[in-house]
Amino acid sequence: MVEKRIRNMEEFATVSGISRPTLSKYFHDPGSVRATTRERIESALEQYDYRPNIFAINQNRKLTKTIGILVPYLSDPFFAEMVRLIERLCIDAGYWPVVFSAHGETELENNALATLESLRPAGALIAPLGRSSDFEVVERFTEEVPTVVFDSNLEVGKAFVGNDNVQSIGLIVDYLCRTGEPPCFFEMPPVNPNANRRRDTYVQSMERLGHQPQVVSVRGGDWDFERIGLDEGMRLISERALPSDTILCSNDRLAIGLIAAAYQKGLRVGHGPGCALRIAGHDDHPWAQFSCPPLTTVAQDYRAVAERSVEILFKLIDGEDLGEERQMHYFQGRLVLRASA
Amino acid sequence: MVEKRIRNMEEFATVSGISRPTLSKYFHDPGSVRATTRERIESALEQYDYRPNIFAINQNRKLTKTIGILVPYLSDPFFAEMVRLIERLCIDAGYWPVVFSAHGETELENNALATLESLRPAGALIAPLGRSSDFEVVERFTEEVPTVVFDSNLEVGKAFVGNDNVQSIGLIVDYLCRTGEPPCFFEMPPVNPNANRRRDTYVQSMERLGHQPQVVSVRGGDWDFERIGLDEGMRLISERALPSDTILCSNDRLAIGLIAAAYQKGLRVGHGPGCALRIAGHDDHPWAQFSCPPLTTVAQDYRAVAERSVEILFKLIDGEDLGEERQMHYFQGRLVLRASA
DNA sequence: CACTAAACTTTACACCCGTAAATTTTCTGT
DNA sequence: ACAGAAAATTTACGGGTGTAAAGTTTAGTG
Repeated sequence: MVEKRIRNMEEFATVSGISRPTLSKYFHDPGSVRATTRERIESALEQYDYRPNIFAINQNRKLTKTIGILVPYLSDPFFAEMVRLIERLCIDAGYWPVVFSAHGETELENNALATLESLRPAGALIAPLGRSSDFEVVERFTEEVPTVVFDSNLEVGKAFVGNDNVQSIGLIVDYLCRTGEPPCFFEMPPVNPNANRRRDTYVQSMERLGHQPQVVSVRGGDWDFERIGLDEGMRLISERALPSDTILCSNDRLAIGLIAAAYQKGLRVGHGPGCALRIAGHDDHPWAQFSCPPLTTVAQDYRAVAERSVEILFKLIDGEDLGEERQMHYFQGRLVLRASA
Repeated sequence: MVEKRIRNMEEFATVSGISRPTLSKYFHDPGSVRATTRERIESALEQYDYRPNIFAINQNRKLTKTIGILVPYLSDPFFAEMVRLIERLCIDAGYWPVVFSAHGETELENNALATLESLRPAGALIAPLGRSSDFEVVERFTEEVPTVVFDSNLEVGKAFVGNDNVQSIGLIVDYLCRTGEPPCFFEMPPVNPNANRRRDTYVQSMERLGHQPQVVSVRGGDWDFERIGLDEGMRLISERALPSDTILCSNDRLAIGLIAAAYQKGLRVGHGPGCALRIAGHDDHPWAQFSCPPLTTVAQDYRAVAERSVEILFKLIDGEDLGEERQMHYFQGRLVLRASA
C-alpha cells in the first residue's frame, strides 16, 4: 500500500494508467473489461487504496444497489431474525441493505420511508406497523419504490409475503381441542392485521369444532409484549379470571410472559399430570425453545418468507411483469409440539 | 399538494421564489434564515413535495449527517437494545443513523466498515466482534472516521465506553459467596475481550475471598448462546460435572439456556428451600426478567453507555479536543436480585 | 429618513462519477 | 499479414447540491 491517497477516479486513472471511463465500467461490472485490463486495475487497487464515492455513483445511476429494509421494531426477536435472513440474501446477491426501524412509532415510520425514498433504493422490503401506519404515506412510497410487503399485510405494493394465519391458528386450535380442554385466546390490543386475523380465526375454528370461543383481551399498547403477558397474566391468575386452563396466546412473546406469570404463581405449565395450565403461542420465536417449559407453538417459516420476499423483489427490480393482480404469498405454519401444551 | 413534481432545488427555487443558495442554507439549518423567509419556504414545502437529494448533498459536504452504527450481531437482544437507544439519540440530534451488523463474521464486519467509510459518515459507533475482528482493518477505519468504540474494548479509536466488568463481576461473586455455596463459572470460548475479563475477574474475586475458583468451559463458537447453555447444561447435569451448585454464567443468554436445561432435568433453580441449583448471569438482558425463575444478574447500564457514547461522538464530530489519551469510560454494574440465585 | 448590519440574490465554480460519441488501439481468426 | 471486431481512450457534458464572492434588498435603530 502506497502513501499517496487517491481522492477520485481521475487520480486513480492517472496512477493506474487506465482511462476513467474504463475504470467506471470496471467498478460497475468487473467482467465487462478485458482480462488483461482487469488485472492491471486490480494490481493497482492493491497498491492504492481507492473506492468510488458511493454518493457520486448513485447520483447518476437511475438504479442504485441499495435495498431498504423497514421493520416496525428491530428489538423484537422475530423482526431481528427476519432482518438477519433478508440482509444476508441481499448481500449475497450483491445488494447493499440498509435497515430502518420504526421503533413502534408512526412518525418514525414515516421518517424512515422518506429517508429511504431519498436514497433512491433499487427496492424495499417493508413490514409496516400496520394499524398505526400512515396508510397514505406508505402507499405513496410503494408507488415510487418497488416494494414487497412482508409479515403485516397492509394493502399496498405489488406483493405481500407472510404467514397463513388462518391455516396456522386452525392447526393449533385443532391440536389443543383434540388433546384437552378447548383453549381461550389471550390477546392484547392488536398492533397489526395479523393479530386481528388470528383472533377471528380462533373464533371461527372454535365454532367449527363446536366449542364456545372465549377471548381474553388485556390492555397495553406498546411493544413490551412479555411485560404485558407477565403483568396481566399475574392479575388474571390472581383473579381466577382465565375462562379455560388452556390458553392460546396471540404470539410467543405474550406466551413467554404468561409462562413466567404462571411460574411465579406456582402453577405448573404443561400437558402432563399435575399441570394446572396449558399455554401455547404462535410464531416460534427464537426464544420459544428456551422457556420453562419449552413453548408449544406454530412455527412461521422465517426462511421461506425471507427467501420468497427477496426473490419477488429481485423480479420487480428486474422489471419482470408480475401481472396486474397484487400477489399474495402465504406460507403454512408448522405445529411445534413442546412441553407447554 | 400540487401535481407538479419538483426534480431539484433549482425548480423548487423557481416555484417558491427563494434563491437556491438560501434554500441550501435552510435545508442545512432552518434556523439560519430569517423567520419570514423560513415561513415562505415552509409554506412552499407544503404545496410542493420536495426533499434535497441525499447523494448530491453528501457529495459536496465534507461532513455528512450520517452516523454509522456497527454491532457484531443484531439479533442479540443486548445489541438490539443498544442500537435502539443509540438510534433514538442520533435521530433526536438531527443525525441519520445507519445500522450495520457483522452477523458474527469477520468478513462481513470488514465489508460493513468499508461500506460505512465510503458513506463518509460524520462519525461511527462501533462494537467490534472482538477476538475475531480484523484488527488492522478496524484500526484503519478509526483513523479515517471519528469513532467511539462501545461494549467490546478493542484498542482502537479515540474513546471507549462500556461496562466495568471488574466491578460488576466482583459484585455478583461477592453476593453469591455471601449467600451460599461459592459459584463456579460457566463460559464458552470467549468471543470478545469482555468474556475473558469476566472470567479472569471471577478467578481473582474467588481467590480474594479465599475460595477455590472453578471454571467450566464448554465448546461452541457461534452466537447461539442459549442453545449452548441448554445443550451443554443438559450434558453437565447428566454427567454430574458441575463442580458447584451455584453457577455464575458469563452472560445472561448462556444462563437462560442453563435454566432451561435445569428445568428439563427436573432440577429446581433458586435460593429457597428445595432448590438444587443457583444460577446467575450477567448483563440484565431484556429477557432476563422473564425466565423461570427470573434471573439474578448484574445489570449493565444500557442507557448510560448509549448516552455517553453518543455524547463523546458528538464532541469528536464537533472537533473538540479530548486530549491525547484514549478515553475510557466504564459504567458500574448494578446487582439485580431475582429468584434464580 | 438616513445609516448599518444582516439577509438575500446572482453568478459562478466545484464535487465525483455516469455515460455518450468519436477516435484509436488491441485482439482474433484466417 | 490483414480485415474486422472488440475494447480502450479522448473528449465532453450532465446530474443535484455546496459554497464563495460580489452586489442588492430588507429590517432595525435612532
